[in-house]
Amino acid sequence: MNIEHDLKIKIAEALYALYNITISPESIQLTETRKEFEGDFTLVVFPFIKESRLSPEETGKSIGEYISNNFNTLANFNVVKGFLNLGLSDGQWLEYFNEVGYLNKFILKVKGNDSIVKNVMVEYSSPNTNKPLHLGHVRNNLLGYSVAEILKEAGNSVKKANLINDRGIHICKSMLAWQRWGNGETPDSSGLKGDHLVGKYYVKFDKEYKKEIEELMKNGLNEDEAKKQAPVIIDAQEMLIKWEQGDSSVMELWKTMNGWVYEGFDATYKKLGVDFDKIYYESQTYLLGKAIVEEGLQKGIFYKKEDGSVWVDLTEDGLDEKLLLRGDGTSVYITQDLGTAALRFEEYPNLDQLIYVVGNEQEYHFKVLKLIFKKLGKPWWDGLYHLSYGMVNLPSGKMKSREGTVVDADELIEEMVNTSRDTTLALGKVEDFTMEQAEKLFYKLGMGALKYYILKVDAKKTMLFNPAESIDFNGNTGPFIQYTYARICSVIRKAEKLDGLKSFRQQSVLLDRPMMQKEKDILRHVFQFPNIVHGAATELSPSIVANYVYELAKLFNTFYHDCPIADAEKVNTSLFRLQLSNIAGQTIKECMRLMGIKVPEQM
RNA sequence: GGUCCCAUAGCUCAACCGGAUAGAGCAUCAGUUUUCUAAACUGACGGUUACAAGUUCGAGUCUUGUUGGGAUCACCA
Repeated sequence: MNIEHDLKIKIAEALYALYNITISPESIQLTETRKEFEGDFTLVVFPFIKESRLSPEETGKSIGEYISNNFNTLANFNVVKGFLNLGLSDGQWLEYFNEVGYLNKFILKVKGNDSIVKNVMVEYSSPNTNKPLHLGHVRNNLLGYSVAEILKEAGNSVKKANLINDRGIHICKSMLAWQRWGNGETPDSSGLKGDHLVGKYYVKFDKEYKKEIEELMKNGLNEDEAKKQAPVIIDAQEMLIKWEQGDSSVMELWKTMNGWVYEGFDATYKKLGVDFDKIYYESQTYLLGKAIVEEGLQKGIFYKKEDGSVWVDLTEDGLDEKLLLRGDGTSVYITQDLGTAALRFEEYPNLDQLIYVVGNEQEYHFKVLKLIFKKLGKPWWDGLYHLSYGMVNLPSGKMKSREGTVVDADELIEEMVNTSRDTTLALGKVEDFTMEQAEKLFYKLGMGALKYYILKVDAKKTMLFNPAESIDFNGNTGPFIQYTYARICSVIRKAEKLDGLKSFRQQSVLLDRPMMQKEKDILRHVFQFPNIVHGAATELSPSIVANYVYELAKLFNTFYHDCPIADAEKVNTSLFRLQLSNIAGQTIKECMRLMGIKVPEQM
């Protein structure tokens, strides 16, 4: 069942019969006809005029005539300049429609003839355990989750992975600060969420560190020297060495504080509705990274400097020299990435692609990572893919944790739910709800607004978030689409109480009148769904799904406004419109699910 | 400085591998309710797609240059 594909096959046949042009149906450019012209699909004929040796108009006309004469799918066609607009017959539309609507078989798998099932791992979230999640992480989490779901929908086998960055100098910083200035404070004693408590000490460290640098600079040191010689940073470095040596008191502190953070993260993940099939901890993989470094040294691909630090020279490839291991033997950021990647391909030998959902500020890092594996001769090096997304900026510019301008994830979620509660109560939508039902709804709507707001923007692009203006609930928003779904449910609920319409799902529809444009618009759009999922999976882009489902919701609302559904003048019309509403609703629900957004049946 | 990315309506974003008269939402203004949910619908206003050349049937999209903004090139992660 693929209308476009069927039509493309016919066009290909026409091109061959008329002009002896051999072209695969997939490579034919077919678009939905713009509303200002008559027709359903449009073929741009310019690419064929060289072979046809006719004007664009005449070429279009011939192709149209050929299809019209040889197949019974076309109701009409017209040519405007170089554009051939093809109108499918109502009978053809209904045939497709009954296949989908009547059988109610709407789990539209998108497996095309050419698609091969791939084994994919999507790594996303990947937080540091020294501070709570902020808006940037939210974008990461939503993107990663959605991309994974879209890939699954397109028929791939997908594993979601999270790599917890639980060790390193930054973790030692918050540990040191807590040890020194914490007075034994715990989440219980302070009432702070664990990740926020630890984050507080990370900030504290930075403050003290800055103070010391200032002192040293007053005493005549330059900035670089001061940064290296500040006692507090030296202590943190010592702590890192102790950690790598497995010092028991350091390990104990580390375990305790990370435990607090995990509790906090779990709560946030739960609220965001994201999940993982596999969790990696950097503390368990960084040693593998050291082994890779050793391997590279043996192979002569890496080299050691006098101070013991290990480097790789990538200048031939247009990059720089890159540090892989510090002089004191401790590992850096990329060390563990080397280890984790290798581990994953060992654990999952059939893995075709490893997608890293990581911000575009790390493009250089992933270029280096991939290149190193290529040099090491790992056969899977080309399967590494950096899904690089843009930053979330504030009107004042970049979010900076040190300057306290970050938008905290937990606070943001809470605000969204609060706004949703206020709006919904003001509209009087939940008068027949229990308290519990109402709270569930507020949460669904608040998160729907947030998720849609973030996912509708092309992942690659930098986006702007203005905390002063709360995220909208009207117009091109999550709640608008959720509302459309709730409306559909409401109509269906009412219709199912009527004798003649009760079993509309089980009835095949014979329409005894021409299909109306607004009905056809919805059908046409719904049938795009497989293409949309396929495209979104190829591009790894949830925004394609977001734009699509918004358009569908708009089409439905116009239709809903103009056409009576359950109480149309004829039963046949009601049956048809109910089924139409039903598949539109299911499509909306499925799209929203791909973005991790829940849809309410009443709001 | 080297490398890379971005620039579309007052604001936030679209534009399906180069296709028809560049579309939505917000904001502003004017309408729509005895009829299935007005978080909706209809209309108006709003553009030299940063600028300048080039490529061709055709450019927001591709090439080059200019201007403006961002990222990155750490013994940070």
